[in-house]
Amino acid sequence: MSNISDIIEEFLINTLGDDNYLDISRNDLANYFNVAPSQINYVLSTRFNYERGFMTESKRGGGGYITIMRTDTKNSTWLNGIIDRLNEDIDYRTACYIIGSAVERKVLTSSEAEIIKTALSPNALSNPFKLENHLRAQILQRILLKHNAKTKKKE
Amino acid sequence: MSNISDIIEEFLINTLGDDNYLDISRNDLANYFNVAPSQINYVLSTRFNYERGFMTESKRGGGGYITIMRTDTKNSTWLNGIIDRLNEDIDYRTACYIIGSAVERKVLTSSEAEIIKTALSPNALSNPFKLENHLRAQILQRILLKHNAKTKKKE
DNA sequence: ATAATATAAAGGTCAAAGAAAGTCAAACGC
DNA sequence: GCGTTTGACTTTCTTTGACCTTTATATTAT
Repeated sequence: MSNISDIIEEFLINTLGDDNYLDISRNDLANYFNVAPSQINYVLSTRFNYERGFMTESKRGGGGYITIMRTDTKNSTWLNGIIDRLNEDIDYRTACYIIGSAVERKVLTSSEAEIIKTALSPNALSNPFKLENHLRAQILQRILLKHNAKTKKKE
Repeated sequence: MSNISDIIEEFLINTLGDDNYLDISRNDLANYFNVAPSQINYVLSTRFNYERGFMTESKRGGGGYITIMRTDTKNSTWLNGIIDRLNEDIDYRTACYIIGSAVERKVLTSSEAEIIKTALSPNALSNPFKLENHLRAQILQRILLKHNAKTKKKE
């Protein structure tokens, strides 16, 4: 018969129902199905990945959880194409072009687009060999600086 | 979900209401929620800190108390402080707190905030030793995926 | 009455323990 | 051999507890 990963997948799909989100506890789920907790990660990464129209987020520590989200883009073949394409690297100019198209198609507002372009700019992503936290600070700093400049102009 | 720190945070925010300050007794609060008194300090330092737009003061000894205050700075002052602070590295949790405060202060819309959180998430920034273009693709992919998921959810 | 001292009543600090989830490679099974 | 399952180890966030400092008040000595 089918393996336990398939059963867990089915269970999660059923629990999701028509919703776009689902919060679960990895440990509870593993317990319920009597499997190693890391098996849940296996199910998530093989079944609830972007190819299948899902993504996940999580938080560790006391009160931790995993969120499964639907990202299915059946109604937008354009977006699907873009997302697939992003399995390969792209340069900044191409990214900007994509973001511009997304604005034209009303997938993003122009202010959202600006933020994303900032996050992806060569400046924001320079020094890729630094630690994750440093990179993050750098990106957020640039986003806030630019956003601040923009708001200040308006005021 | 539902760790006690979040619950205490919510309680304090509610008790604050529209006021700019709140006096509490650490012991009473700890007692009320049945936690160690030092847990109150944990909540204060992680949730009612500068990044989130709060300050605290306290007095020991008989009749001691803790005062929680909203920092009475203009948004631009606050933002500048944050930007300065970002000369040092930050972790994802702190970044989320900052972004959350920016939304409260109407510096960012919640959809912009979501995009930024996505760009800064551990998933988006994993593998910091990859090339710049790869990292960028990874970030944009996640932003688009999540933005799409969000648009699809009904409110 | 005043100064000195003790006691109690707060809050502070920090590190260890606990409670999740993540990673990765080895073992397993068809 | 490939997808699955497990388990040891790691990382992140929370919770607790033992010990410390500060302040107010009560007691005692001069």
